[in-house]
Amino acid sequence: MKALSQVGKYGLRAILYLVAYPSENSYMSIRQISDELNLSFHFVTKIFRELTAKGILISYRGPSGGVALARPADQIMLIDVVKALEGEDYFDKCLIGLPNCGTAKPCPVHEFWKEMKTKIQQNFTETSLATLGEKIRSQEFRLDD
Amino acid sequence: MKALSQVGKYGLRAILYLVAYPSENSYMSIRQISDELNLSFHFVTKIFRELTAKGILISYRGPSGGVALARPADQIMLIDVVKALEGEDYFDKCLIGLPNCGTAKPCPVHEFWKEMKTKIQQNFTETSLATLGEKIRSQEFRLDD
DNA sequence: CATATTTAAGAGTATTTTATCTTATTTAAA
DNA sequence: TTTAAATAAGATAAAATACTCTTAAATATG
Ligand code: SF4
Ligand code: SF4
Repeated sequence: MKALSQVGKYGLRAILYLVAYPSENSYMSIRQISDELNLSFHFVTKIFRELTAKGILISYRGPSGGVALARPADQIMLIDVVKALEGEDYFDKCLIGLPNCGTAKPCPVHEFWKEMKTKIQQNFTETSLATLGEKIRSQEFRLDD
Repeated sequence: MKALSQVGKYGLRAILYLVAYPSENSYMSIRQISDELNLSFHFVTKIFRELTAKGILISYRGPSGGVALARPADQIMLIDVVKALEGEDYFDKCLIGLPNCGTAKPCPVHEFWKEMKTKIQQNFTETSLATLGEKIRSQEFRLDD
């Protein structure tokens, strides 16, 4: 079940690295992140530009520049990042993608699928980047191979 | 949350039409299905060839030929169709797609995501095409616009 | 047998996604 | 002020996906 595009996967991993290993009062370079996670520097840069444009990251150019969270990690929810990376309609799309889809006369899997989507949406809404970063720092979870 | 490719979506809708409106002891032409659901005839044909090769459908050429379920609808589970259309590893792939992924040292969303995947997999395993076809015939559910 | 109907097979095209590359701009520090 | 470090922007390339088209094979029926 491929729930995220490459942009979504890389973007999440990259921002989680940023969250997990924050440099006090300063910016972290994209180069460091992409090197650590073995991701394409240019691709991560492009993804991060989008997150910056959407107000999730801030960036600073020049030496000792880089990126940083625009808000404290406990105020950025997983759903914010996922929607920024995959589109605001991420939770609107549905299993068999009927035209004019809705609850009025739904497809035969609607009931179950809607329930799943709601659960996932709720979890993503409740989960902050701070929570995930903490998990990574605890050493019991990882972001790369 | 795009859980299925176009092949998966079209394939599911098409096979569900076949299930919902079965022609007694006979084949239904792909043309009828694609016309009714407003899908590309050629594309549906290609998708159905795969389902036939995988033993989910049987086909018959020539006048009054077409496709039919290879087994009774209550013996084909939703998971069979989804795996045939999206790949046997459908439920192995995971949220942020880590290399060498597993439960040993998982990513920070693993616990929740694994639970969701398991729920979905269970539901798909328990849901037969017969059940879904019945829903459609009840007129409360639809397959197209 | 001749013809029409239907799926099989696969080549071919278009579009989207993924990834790379080049150039410009900003900024710190030597 | 020069240089190096860093992101911004967007062009380009490669790969995957989505879709279309053509030809072949099978089969029923007149
Ligand atoms: S009816 Fe429900 S599950 Fe089906 S495609 Fe629409 S929103 Fe999705
Ligand atoms: S650790 Fe779990 S959730 Fe994360 S990528 Fe691997 S299988 Fe998926």
